[in-house]
Amino acid sequence: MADGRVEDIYRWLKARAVSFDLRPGDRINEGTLSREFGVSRTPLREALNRLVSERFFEFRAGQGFFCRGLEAQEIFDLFELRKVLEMAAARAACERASDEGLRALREELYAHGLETRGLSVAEACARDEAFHIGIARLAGNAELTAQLEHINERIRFIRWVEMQARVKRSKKQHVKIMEALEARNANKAARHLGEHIEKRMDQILASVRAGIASIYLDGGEMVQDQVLNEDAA
Amino acid sequence: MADGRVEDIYRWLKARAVSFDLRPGDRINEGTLSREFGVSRTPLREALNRLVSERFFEFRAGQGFFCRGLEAQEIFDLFELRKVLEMAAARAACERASDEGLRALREELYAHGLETRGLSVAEACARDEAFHIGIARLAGNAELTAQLEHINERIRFIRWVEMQARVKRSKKQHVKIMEALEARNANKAARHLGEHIEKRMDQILASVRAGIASIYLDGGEMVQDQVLNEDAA
DNA sequence: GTATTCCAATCTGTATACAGAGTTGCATAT
DNA sequence: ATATGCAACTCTGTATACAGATTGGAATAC
Repeated sequence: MADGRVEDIYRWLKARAVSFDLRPGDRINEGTLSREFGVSRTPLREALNRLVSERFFEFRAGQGFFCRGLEAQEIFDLFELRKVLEMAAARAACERASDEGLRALREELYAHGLETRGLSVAEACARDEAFHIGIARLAGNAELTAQLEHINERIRFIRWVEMQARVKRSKKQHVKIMEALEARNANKAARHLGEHIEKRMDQILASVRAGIASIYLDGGEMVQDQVLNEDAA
Repeated sequence: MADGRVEDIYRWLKARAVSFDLRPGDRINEGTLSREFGVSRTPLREALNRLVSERFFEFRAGQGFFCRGLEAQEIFDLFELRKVLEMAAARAACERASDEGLRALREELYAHGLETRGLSVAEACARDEAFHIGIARLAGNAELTAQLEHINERIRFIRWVEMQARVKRSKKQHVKIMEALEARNANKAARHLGEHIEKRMDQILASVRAGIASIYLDGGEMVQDQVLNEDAA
C-alpha cells in the first residue's frame, strides 16, 4: 500500500487536460479511464476531485466529471491576471532579489533561454515559462509563484498554439527585461514585462479558434510536438 | 443516489479549516471524521482531496491528511498577493466599471458596510470582504475575483483576529476608496486600497501568535463569535 | 533509568460491491 | 413513418472489505 497512486493519476490527468488530449467539455467515463490507467475508480476519482479545484475538470452532480472547456473569455482573464502578477513580481524582484539570484537568472537565460531552433513547441514554451517563473522566484513570494505556475498550466495550450505561429520577439524582449532587472529599474522591468504579456482579445480569439481546430483535427501531429526552425529574429 | 454529499462535506470541512476548528497541523482521522458527519470514508476523502488543492489540507503519502499550518510567512505572502490583486482590480474598475455598478457598490457600502457595532467579528469581516470583492467584480475579471475570494478564505482567520483587536480605520478608508472609484481616479483608488491592505511582518506575527493562542485556549469563545461594540472611529 | 525491539491495535490506500439514476434502443401502436 | 413506452444496460455515488503500513506501548536489555 502507501505508495501514492493518486499522485501519479493526478499528474497523468493534469497533463492530458493541459494539452487537451481530453477534449474540452468531454465527459469522463470513470470506468474506461480507470481501466486505461490500470487502477480502480476510487483513486481516479480522488485525483479528479483535486483537479476540479484546480479548474482542469468540472463536476456536475449526478453526471460526473467533465474536462474543462476552452473559452476565450477565461483565457483572456487569465492572461490579464498573469500580467498583473508578473509585473508585481518584477517590481518586487527589483527591490528584493539577491545579486546572485539575478546572476543565476541571467546565466540560465543566456545558456538555454535564447535559442529555440530545433526545439519542440513544448520545450520552447517550458524555457519561456522558466524565465518568467525565475523572476517570480526572485520576488520571494511563494504564494505568488505558485499562483503563477498554476495560471501557466491553464494557459499553456494556448501558448503552444501562439508559439507555433510566431516565436520572434520573445527573445529580444527577455533580454530587455533581464537588463531592466539587473539595473533594478522597477518601472522599466514592469513595463517591458507588461508589453510582453499583453494580449488583445482578438489575438486570443484567433488562438482559441486555431486551438480548437487542432484539437479536433485528428490526423496531424499535436501542436506541442511541432518543431521550431525559424531563424532567430 | 446522485445527490452531492461530497459538496456538503467539502463545505463543512472548509469551514472548519478556515476557522481552525481543526487545529493547524492536526492529523485527520478519516474514520472519526466520517462517522462525525455520518458518511463513509470515500466521499470524505474526495472532499479532502479538493481541499488539498486549495491548501486547506496537506496530504502526506502513507500518513493521510493534515489540517493546514498557520505560518506567518504564508500569511504575509497572501496579504501581499491580495494587495497586488486588489490594486489591479481597483485600477481596472476605474476604467471599466459601469455607472450602475458603482452606484450599487456605494449603496451597499452605505447601507450595510459602515456600521459594525453589535455585529460579530465574522459578520463584520464578511461585510468588509463583500466591499472588496465588490470592487473586484466591477473589474470584470472572473479569474481575478475567484482568486481573491480564495485568498480571503485562507487569511480570514487572521483577519478575524485582527478585527477583534481593532476595527476603527476600516470604515473611513472604505469611504475614501469608494470616492476615488466614483471619481474614476485609478491612482488614488489603488493608493488608498494599498495602504488599507498593507501589513507589516511584525503585525502579522503578532496576529498569528494571538491566533494560535486563541486556537489552543479551549475555555473561551471563538474569535469569530466575539461581538464588536466599539464606537465608530 | 534509558534505549531498543517487537507485537498488537489502528489507520490508510485501494479494490470491489451494490443501489439508484440515467440512457439507449427496440418493439409496438397509431 | 413517427412517436411512445418498456426493458436492458450503463454509469455514477457511496459503502464496505481487505491488505499493507504506521503508530504506540509494553517488555526486555543495557
